[in-house]
Amino acid sequence: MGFPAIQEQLDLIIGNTVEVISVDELEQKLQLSQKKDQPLKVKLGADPSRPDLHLGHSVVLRKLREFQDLGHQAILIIGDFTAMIGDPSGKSKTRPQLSAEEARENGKSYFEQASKILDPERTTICYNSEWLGTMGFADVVRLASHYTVARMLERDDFERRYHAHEPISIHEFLYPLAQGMDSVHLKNDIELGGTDQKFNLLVGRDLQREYGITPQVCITMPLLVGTSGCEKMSKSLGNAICFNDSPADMYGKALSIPDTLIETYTKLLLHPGKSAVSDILGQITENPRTAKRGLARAIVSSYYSPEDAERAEALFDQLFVHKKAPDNIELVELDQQSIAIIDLLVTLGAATSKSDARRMIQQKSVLVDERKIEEISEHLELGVTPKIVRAGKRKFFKVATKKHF
RNA sequence: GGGUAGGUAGCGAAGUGGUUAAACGCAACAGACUGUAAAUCUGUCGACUCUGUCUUCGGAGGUUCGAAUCCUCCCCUACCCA
Repeated sequence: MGFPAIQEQLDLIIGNTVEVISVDELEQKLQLSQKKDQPLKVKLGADPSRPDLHLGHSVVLRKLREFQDLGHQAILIIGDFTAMIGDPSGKSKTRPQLSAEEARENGKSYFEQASKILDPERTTICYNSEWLGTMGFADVVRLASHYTVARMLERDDFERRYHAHEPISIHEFLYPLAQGMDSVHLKNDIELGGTDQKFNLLVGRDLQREYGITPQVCITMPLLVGTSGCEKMSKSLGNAICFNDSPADMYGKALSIPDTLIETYTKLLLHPGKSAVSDILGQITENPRTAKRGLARAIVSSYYSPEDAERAEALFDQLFVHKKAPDNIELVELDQQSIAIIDLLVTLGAATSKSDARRMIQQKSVLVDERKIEEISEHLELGVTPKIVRAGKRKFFKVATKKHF
C-alpha cells in the first residue's frame, strides 16, 4: 500500500498537538512501519458513560482521522468495563453504573457519532471488558504492584484533591491502570488523548514497558474551551456544542462564543484544507461578526450540510436579529379547552414549577400570540386554531386543544 | 482504636438561640443593551391555594414561647496519632 514520506507524515501528525512523547520515537515507529509496510496501531479511549460527543471530542477524533488518512489503523476502545463498575462509592455523577447492555448501547452510539469524523470502515472497535473482565484478583494485584502511590499522586487532580483534603478512593487509582492495561493488551504504537489524559497515557506507556512491549508514543491534543470562553468544553458545564445538536442550536451556540475564540475554533474544528478556513481567519480582525458567522456555518456544514447551515443562519436572524417567532414550532395538543397560564407554562416545560411560571409572568416574559401576559391568574381559552406561546427569548410553543370526535 | 476539623439551597461559602427562606460569589432564569444565545447593567433565583401559608440547614430524637444555631444518639468526610 505504501505510506506518504516520513517527513510529510510527521508534519501532519504533529500539527495542532500540545505534546508528542516523544517525536524521536514517533519517527522511529513511522520508519519501521514504512519498512515493514505495516500500519501503526493508534488507540483512542472512549468513555461510554457519556455518549454525547461534542466539539471537544472532535479535536482528538480529527487527529485520529488524520492517522487513518495516512493509512494507519485507528482503534477505538470502548471503556465498557469501567463503565459497568461505575463509581462504587456512588459519589461521582459522571461515572454512573451501567449495565452491560447499556454500555454496549452507548458504545454503539459513541461509534455512530464518531463516524461523523472517522472513517467507520477503517475503524476497529474494542470493548475493554473483553480482557479486563477476565482478570482475577491476583492479576489485578500484580498489575497494581507496578505502580506506586507517590507516582499516582503526581497526577494533577489527585494531587489537588489530596491537598484539598478531598476523598480519593482506592479504585480511582485502578482506573489509570486499567486504561494502561488496554495498551498492554493491544500493543498499540500510539495513544491519543486530550491534555487531561496525559497522566493516563503515560501510565499506559510505563506499563507496556513493564510488560516487555515497545512503549507507546503519547500524543496530547488541546482541550477545547467551551462556548462560555473560560472552562473546557463539557456537557455538564453546559458550554458544549454536541454532534447531535440541531443545526439551529449548533449555529446559535457557535455564534455565542467570545470573539477571542474564533481563531482557536477555526483551527481546531475545521478541516485545514477547506477554503473557508483562510476566509474566516482573514476576517477576524476587520469584521469579527462575519468571521464568526462563517465559522458557525462551517461547523454546521461539517456535521449536517451547507443547506442546513444556511437555514440555521436564516432562523437565527429571524429569531434574534428580527425577533420574530420561528415558522415551524412543534404543535402541542392538550385535552382541556381552558387552562391557567401558569399551569400551561409548567405543562409545556417552559417553567420548572408554578412559582417559576409565576416569576416569568411577573418578569413580563410571557407572550401569547404577541400579547404580553400581565395577569398572573389569567386563563387561556384554547381552540382548534393554535396559539403561539412564547416564554423568554427562545422558548416558543404552539398550543391547541385536542379535537374531540 | 484515639484525637481534631467539618457536613448549610444546583455548586462554593457565611451564619453559632428570635424581622433568617437563610449574607455573599458562581451557575441558572428574565429584562435592557448589543453584530451575537458574548460582554456589561438591572431584577429574579425552596414550594404553594402567593400582599399570606407551608417545608428546608447530614439523619433521628430532645430542651425552649422560639433552634441551622443548645443537648443526646447515629451516619458521612478530611487530617493527625496508633
